[in-house]
Amino acid sequence: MTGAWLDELNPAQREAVTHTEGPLLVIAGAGTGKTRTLACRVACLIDRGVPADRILLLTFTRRAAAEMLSRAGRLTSQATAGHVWGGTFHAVGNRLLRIYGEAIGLSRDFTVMDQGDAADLMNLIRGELGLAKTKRRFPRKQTLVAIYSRTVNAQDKLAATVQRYFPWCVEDLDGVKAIFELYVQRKRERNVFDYDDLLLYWEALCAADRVGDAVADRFDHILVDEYQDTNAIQGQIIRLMCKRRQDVMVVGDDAQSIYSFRAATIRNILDFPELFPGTRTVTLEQNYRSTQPILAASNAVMASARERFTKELWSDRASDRKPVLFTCMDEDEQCNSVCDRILEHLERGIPLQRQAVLFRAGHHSSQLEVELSRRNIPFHKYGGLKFVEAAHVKDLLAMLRILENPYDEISWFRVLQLLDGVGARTAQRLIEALGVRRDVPFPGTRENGGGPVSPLKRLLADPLPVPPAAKEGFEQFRILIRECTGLSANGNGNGKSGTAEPAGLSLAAQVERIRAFYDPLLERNYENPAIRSRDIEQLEQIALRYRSRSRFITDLTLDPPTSTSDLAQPPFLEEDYLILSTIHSAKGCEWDVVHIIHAADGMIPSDMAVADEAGVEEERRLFYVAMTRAKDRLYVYFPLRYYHHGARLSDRHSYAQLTRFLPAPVRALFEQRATKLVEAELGGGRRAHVDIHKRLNRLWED
DNA sequence: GGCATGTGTATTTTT
DNA sequence: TACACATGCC
Repeated sequence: MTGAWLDELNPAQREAVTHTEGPLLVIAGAGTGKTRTLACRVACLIDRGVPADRILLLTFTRRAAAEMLSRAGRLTSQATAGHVWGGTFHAVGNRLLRIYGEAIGLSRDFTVMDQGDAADLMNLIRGELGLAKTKRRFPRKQTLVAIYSRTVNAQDKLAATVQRYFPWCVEDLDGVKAIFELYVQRKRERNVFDYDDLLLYWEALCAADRVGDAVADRFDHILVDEYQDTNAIQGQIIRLMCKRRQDVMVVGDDAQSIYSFRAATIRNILDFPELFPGTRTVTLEQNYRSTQPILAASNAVMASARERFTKELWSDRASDRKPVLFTCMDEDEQCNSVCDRILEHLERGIPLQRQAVLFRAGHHSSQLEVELSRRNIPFHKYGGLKFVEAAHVKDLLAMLRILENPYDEISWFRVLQLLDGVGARTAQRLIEALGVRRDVPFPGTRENGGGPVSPLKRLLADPLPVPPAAKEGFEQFRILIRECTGLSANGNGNGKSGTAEPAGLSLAAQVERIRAFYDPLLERNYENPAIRSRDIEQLEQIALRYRSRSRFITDLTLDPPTSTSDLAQPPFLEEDYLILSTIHSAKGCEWDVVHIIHAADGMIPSDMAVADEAGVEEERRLFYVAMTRAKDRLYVYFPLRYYHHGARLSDRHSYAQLTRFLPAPVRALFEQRATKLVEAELGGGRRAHVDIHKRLNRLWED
């Protein structure tokens, strides 16, 4: 039953993989074969006869789950690894709530809104409460969502959260509170869940009397990856899921905890042994990824961290190549240097796909992207603006959402305003007339049994307050809805009547029909409609793979394509491309050659994080995560000066400081290089390197 | 009331 | 650069 692969594991890995029962904590340093260990354990459990669909594997991204399960599938003789429940907390919560949610009064057909939708709803409520026009500037909608989400995920008091993390909003606390109350109420009335609800209600489900046990009994084994980046609710969910049997394995590394802005807390991993008595702890310390010099530099960065689990990563991958610290004149030169290095490595046989450029914030790569395009170096960017955040994609999704859940107010609001002659005011009036707003929480029963009439039926049948200017566009819209739902103007479906599932077009046909309706609007509402139209076409392609509209919408919301090229067809994928990624999105990945750009104070650590020590410590871990992504070669770039934004013609600039995470003793573990320009500027011509570095160092000592 | 245009102002990271 | 808000025209 055990495959030969067991022999290829090191003793610590094997201990984790073959652990029989009871709680298991695996502290796995960067590159120590964590993924492999998890995949092997899944395979091992299946080989031992645990039914695959009674194994729950919680990961940070769906991609991670998919990779582990496909690896596990290759290891086990059983062909059932695909039946393992794998995915993010949010995706699994969604799935469980649709199955068991009715027991706690939830309706099965809720829609899930992403952060942008949540922000729009906050904004709507803020307007209604008249908080938009106060003397002082009220917190922006994204800030509101951030405050809300952090409070909920940390299970903390609002006042404390604002005080601590959003001090500039303290004065608006009353307004914020009022908005949140309405926000929560609105979501329930509209049968809409935000990301946080998926966790919140999952927890409620677990805590509920009968169904709680049923949910907990659903699984024999639970495995959680990246446990250092789980938050209070997620920790609580795990505890509740394990109330009947404690066969749970959590894997994590405190040195790589980088999601505290999402209320992740390291306490989950630190306190695990106390919360789960009898925990067996296994530590993985052998790094298989990086060369020894890269590891030495990374360890040195972490050595000055305030508190950490003591573990010393080691590697037997010797190399005489130290990581390189590259000083450039400015961002322009940084771009050039990066491109030069990349092409150098490419010529020496390292394909672009095995190289990555990492940075702190999404926009840090914009100038580099221009230069890469200029040089015809194809790239693929992770993090930053996503496909589904583009306005036109949201428009299309909103149309599908109202078909799915006719009480989804945000989506109505968005869709109606697309129509010619309809603005915010008219849209609101229409929403009211359609009966989208109801004061009944938890709409479990619909039209059956004398419930409210669906807004979709009203749209087709009722006289509505449509201003003359909007008449024509509105008529088109009516036709669209009629065709998609199969409802007729007198309010009856042409199949089974009175059910929530209309006898309309197939999903693909609906999307196609919507696109025909939407294309002209696209032209009117946005610039470069051609590109946007192509995106919509791609969406149509994806829709072909789905039969269920609900699945399609939810998948796009919970697991959005990371960028437009994710949607590219096979011929595109075969092409070699460079990876650009935020450090956060690079978590769990590895590349032969890694380039970290903007290693300046203010970028890493980010200006916004240095207010308190905890913030700086997290930035340190972030830098550590970035460094430990490298297998063979690591380059860190530091531009000496930054030009002040916007000034195209002005040369106003200021000198940057090298990131504080590379003090002299750590720098000694790097090979230090500078561009010719830097040498010229600092050395006044052709001086010896030593001299230049002395002068450079002077710049860095505060 | 709807919508185009202009102005001033900012808090990184993601499910 | 985007977004929130004010203004002015249809």
